[in-house]
Amino acid sequence: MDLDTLRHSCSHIMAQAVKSLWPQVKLGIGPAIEDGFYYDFDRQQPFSETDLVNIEERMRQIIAKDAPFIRQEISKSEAIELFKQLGEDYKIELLKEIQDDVVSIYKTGEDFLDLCRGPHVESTGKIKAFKLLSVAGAYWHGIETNPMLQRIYGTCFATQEELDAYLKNLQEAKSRDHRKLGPQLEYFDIYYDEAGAGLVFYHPKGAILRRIIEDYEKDMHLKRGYQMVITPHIMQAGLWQTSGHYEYYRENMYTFKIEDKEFVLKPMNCPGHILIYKSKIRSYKELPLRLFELGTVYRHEKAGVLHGLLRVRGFTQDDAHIFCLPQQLGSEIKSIIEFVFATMQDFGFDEVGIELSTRPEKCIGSQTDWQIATQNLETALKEKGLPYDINLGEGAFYGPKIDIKLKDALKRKWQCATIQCDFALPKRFGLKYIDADGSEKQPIMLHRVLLGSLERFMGALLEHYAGALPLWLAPIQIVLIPIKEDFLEYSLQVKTELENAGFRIKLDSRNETLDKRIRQAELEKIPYILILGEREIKQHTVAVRKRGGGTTQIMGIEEFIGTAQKEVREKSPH
RNA sequence: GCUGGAGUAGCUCAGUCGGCAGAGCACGUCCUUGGUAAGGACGGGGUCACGGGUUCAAUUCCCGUCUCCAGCUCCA
Repeated sequence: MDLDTLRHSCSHIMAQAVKSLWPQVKLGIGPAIEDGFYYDFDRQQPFSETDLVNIEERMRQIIAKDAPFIRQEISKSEAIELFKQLGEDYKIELLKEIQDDVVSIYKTGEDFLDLCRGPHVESTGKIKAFKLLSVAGAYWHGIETNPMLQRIYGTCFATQEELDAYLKNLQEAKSRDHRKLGPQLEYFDIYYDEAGAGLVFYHPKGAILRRIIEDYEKDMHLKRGYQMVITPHIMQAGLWQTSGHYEYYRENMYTFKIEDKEFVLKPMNCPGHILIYKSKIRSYKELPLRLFELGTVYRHEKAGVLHGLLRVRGFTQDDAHIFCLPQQLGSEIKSIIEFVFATMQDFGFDEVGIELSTRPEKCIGSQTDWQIATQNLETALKEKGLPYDINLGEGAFYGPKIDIKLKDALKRKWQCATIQCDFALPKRFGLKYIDADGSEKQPIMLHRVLLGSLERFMGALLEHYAGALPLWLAPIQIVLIPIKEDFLEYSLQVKTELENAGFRIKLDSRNETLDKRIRQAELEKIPYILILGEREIKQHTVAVRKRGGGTTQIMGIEEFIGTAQKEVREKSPH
């Protein structure tokens, strides 16, 4: 059976339950969504937890009746009259937007009717497993100036087993939440009261992870023909007026005045890279020119949109701008896509979702420019044989874009990489190159990030691995636990050997029981625990316990170093 | 920014229908020297988010502010 139909029917049953409990409530819309369904209601009082329980109970009664879903077609004017009688103002509004003269309504038994395109299951009894999950505000039609309705979210599956599995998955996602794991494992924290919301503090372990990621990126960019640049964090306002940000991005920018000069804390890296491009006359022979920067930017995001590491006010992008000839556009886009895929794979993400966003209504640039840009992006995806969804009109105002979202272990999507084609900034800044025939021409500019922001990516990593990072990324790779204080000397010797082999080591010689120190190392999610006692000293070995319990292996130190190095090498491209 | 819920020790949370603030973990000292997920004893630690108001008395009730959470809107 079609899951969407099932869920849609379930949302009708929920609406019916709500109407029967509170007849004065007005209905919005109630579609199936990716993981379930919702229905919007207009009600003065907020729905409480108890309300949800009562609604569920009423829904079960409706399902038990096994009332049929009956489709009826009536004229639009009849429908408007009908919903007027019912006092369903929002439905009337919907009806007025419908072009056709005939509309369909669905009756559930004799008790409930709703404007609906359908389809539905035959009868309410077909719903076997559902659950109401949460209630939240939502603007009517998603428009901020419209009244806010109350949206009840729920989900529904063909079988109870599938529903249970889904709920378990939700629970699992909650336990992996990077906002919990991050501070718990001492990667980062956000000091909301003291420092401010959306501003991330990397603690030592987070800083090591960040350094590993940064080193990886620098190496890879240099290998692929990018040049590293570094640009200032503050620049004068005039530059942002030229770029258009001052006009179009003002509410997100931190600005300040010193000695009558206005400065902007950079929200983007593009203008800086453009200045470097413009610093001299460029020949077509220099293109494509690829400038890369781990650029830290600050954007004043509204308080309500901030979310852990996913949405912050200060973050570092692995940002590059590629200045190229029109005929280079295709190959550049393709090589960026390859770069993205290689990077994702190295970090352990095997699945991605690709979206192509096209020209929005409000945009700059000629129709032809847009066509060329969109075509190039699309051709690149086709030539790579990659499946993608199209988001009509979702592009940036200066150009179309490809978004590559990575999927984590729980199949959740994370917006990271984006490739944007831009004709506008080259124009605004008057960028040029001298072509083969000696004439001045305008380069095309590609904006692109691979990981997006290092903050967001770190959040994705933590959740993907549930905090148990692979060996090459783990800030502490190996913990040494001497059983007794007497074995400290041997431990220090092993520590030095491992450090010389390039590992990040922690020695836990605290006066705590062995069990307790093992437990804490496991909770810290350190990949390897080496236990050192009398036996190991005598044989010059280590007792190796791999993260997650399991059996302990006695190995010579050299042997352990060999296998661990191999593990790092396999996962890390260094 | 909008709607709703919430803010008590470093963390996880009890509690006070208005009358001296509680536990476990973590931290400190001491005992314990342990072979693969929590050894024991004692101890320190709080402007009950912040600012007003009501009251003999407010952590508790009321108002405002900040922040978080679930969404909406927006986005790397």
